[in-house]
Amino acid sequence: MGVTLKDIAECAGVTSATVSMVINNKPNISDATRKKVMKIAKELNYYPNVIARGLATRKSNSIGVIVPNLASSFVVRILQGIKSTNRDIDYTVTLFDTVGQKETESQLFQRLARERRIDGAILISASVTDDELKIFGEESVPCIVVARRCELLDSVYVNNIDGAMNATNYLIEKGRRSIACVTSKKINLPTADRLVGYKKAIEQHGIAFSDQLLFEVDDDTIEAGVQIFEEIRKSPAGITAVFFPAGDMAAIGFIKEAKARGLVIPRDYAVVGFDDIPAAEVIEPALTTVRQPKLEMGDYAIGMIVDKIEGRESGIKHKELQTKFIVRESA
Amino acid sequence: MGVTLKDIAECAGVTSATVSMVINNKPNISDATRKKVMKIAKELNYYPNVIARGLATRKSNSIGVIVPNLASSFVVRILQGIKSTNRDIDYTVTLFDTVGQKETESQLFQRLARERRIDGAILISASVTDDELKIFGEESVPCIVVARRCELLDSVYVNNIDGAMNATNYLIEKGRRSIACVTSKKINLPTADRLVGYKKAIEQHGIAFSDQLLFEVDDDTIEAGVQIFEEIRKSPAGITAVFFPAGDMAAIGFIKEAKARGLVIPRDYAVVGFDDIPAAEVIEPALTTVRQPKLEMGDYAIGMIVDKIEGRESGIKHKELQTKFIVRESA
DNA sequence: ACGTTTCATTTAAACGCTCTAAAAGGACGT
DNA sequence: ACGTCCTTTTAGAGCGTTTAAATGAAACGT
Repeated sequence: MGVTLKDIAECAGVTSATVSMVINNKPNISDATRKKVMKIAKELNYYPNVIARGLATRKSNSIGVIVPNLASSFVVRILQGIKSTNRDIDYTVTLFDTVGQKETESQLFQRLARERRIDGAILISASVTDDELKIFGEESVPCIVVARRCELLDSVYVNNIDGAMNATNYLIEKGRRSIACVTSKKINLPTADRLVGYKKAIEQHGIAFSDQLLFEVDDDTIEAGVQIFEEIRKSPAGITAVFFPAGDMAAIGFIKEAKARGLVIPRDYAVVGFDDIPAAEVIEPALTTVRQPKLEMGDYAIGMIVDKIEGRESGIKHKELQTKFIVRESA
Repeated sequence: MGVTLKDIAECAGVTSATVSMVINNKPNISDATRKKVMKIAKELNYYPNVIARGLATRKSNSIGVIVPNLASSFVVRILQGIKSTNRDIDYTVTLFDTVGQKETESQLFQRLARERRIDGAILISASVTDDELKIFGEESVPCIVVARRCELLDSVYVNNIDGAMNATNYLIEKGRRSIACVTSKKINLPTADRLVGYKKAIEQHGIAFSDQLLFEVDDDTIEAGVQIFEEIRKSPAGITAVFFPAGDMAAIGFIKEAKARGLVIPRDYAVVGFDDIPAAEVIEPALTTVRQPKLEMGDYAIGMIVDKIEGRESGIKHKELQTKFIVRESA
């Protein structure tokens, strides 16, 4: 079918080993043959067969990106960061999601690694458990975890405690004392950290934490935010501000419902979200929120995994990034 | 490193050819050996090396998804459709974008095909030109294009003419006569089709088309929508409705600006977008728009490409889907 | 009993590349 | 002419599969 090394070799009157060395820019090749071979390769329009190469080098030159669910704009943005840095790198990015699959993330990873499908993986998930992560560590293929801090594996994540503290402090500075905190029922480490940051902030200001201030949403959707409004409204705690570690979508739902009930944001409730999704700019009043540096996370992740694959790094490395507090109109 | 066919073969006292046939469920294997081999494969925890297999079968078992830019939510949604159908299929999805790259889509495709990296490709792009597409057709690897109708290759697309007609008809039925149409400066086939549909609709209702009704936005962003507001405001055509074939983001920008200037939507301007992105529900008033069945497009695309790769389809196939007009509050 | 089928297994080549150890050349000094 | 050293090239094995063709064994019909 295609042109092979052998074809070029015959044409140039050398052996295919020589051609291989030329193509791969190996040393100890005379200038004369190098030029001749290159010329013929170009003439014949040669492209190396990456599969054959992979078999010989025991590499797939492919990095797996494993995500629980592609529907999340957070995940997609990180993916974008990965791709945009990936440009200069000769690794292919293969995408896997586990929603609706029979395999868990770790099973999937194990299979991909053993089938030699990938040289390394990036797992984008805030909600992997430590038990799951343990399995990742057992494979000989490296993996880096994005969006969750973790001890066992390399990771890229954001300081959620500080992010939540900044947000909460801001609300307090604006004179709000009774600040609700809305987390998610499927709680994960980042959200738990945000809750810690929130508590720390209010307690530092001498405000007592109480369970009355804590609310839980099913997930980070507009509908969930709409629903939680009623609960917060009825609360006896005299709430004047709402912080949404659960995410921006819920915060947006809350704002929508508050407006529909004739309330004014931020006069009646100051609201702060988490993530800074595109819709945060669209809602009115525009949502004040904690931005996660998603592109940057993807950027670091791909860099780290390539270093790991190519043996430039051996120990477990962690990269902690900072959030950025984005002040808009809702608080 | 890993367990190979040979290891199993030795263990079971047969040749690796036999093991291969068992693993691949080939006929003409006695039940006894089949069972024995399977048992040992499980015991040794065998996973086939897909690269070696690929070399032997001349297949990569991978489908390339080529997108100009991952930043578009439209593209991502189609990708999601691809992935969710991809579950049951033993093809890996490899992602390529061309933004900021030295290669055009067709050059990239050519290289991927010749390097044997992919067995087939899905190109998600509304703006590929016919010239570009020609090159895709020259390769022996099949490709299906999504989001643009095209004669040369298999394609999955939406009837943009009808979609735009529905939207325009609705505005006319609501009593609006002077309807602006906002297209994009980087015009592509789908947008051109939408313009055709718009014209058809107004002319069918006896409204004369005039260039005064036509506006152009730099691209589909909030800022561009904000900018175009001024132009439309100043227009002498007495515009009472605005249709945005360019996309929802521009429409949202327009609404935001109109509200900021103290106007009321839809009283002063009825506005209709195109795409139905998530933010369309967030803006207030919620955006009436033409929904494209993105998941479905991805779904068809992956099905078609697999059929093509496996030789179940030979001719050029097209799948035209219908848009859905989503009535919300902005019109 | 003998040729013919049928079924199960093996042999051996092929896929297209990489890479190491060894061979071949060339230049040089003696 | 010969050995030595250095550079360039080659031979050939190896990567882990698949697959067509060959072999062997059992079963069958006559």
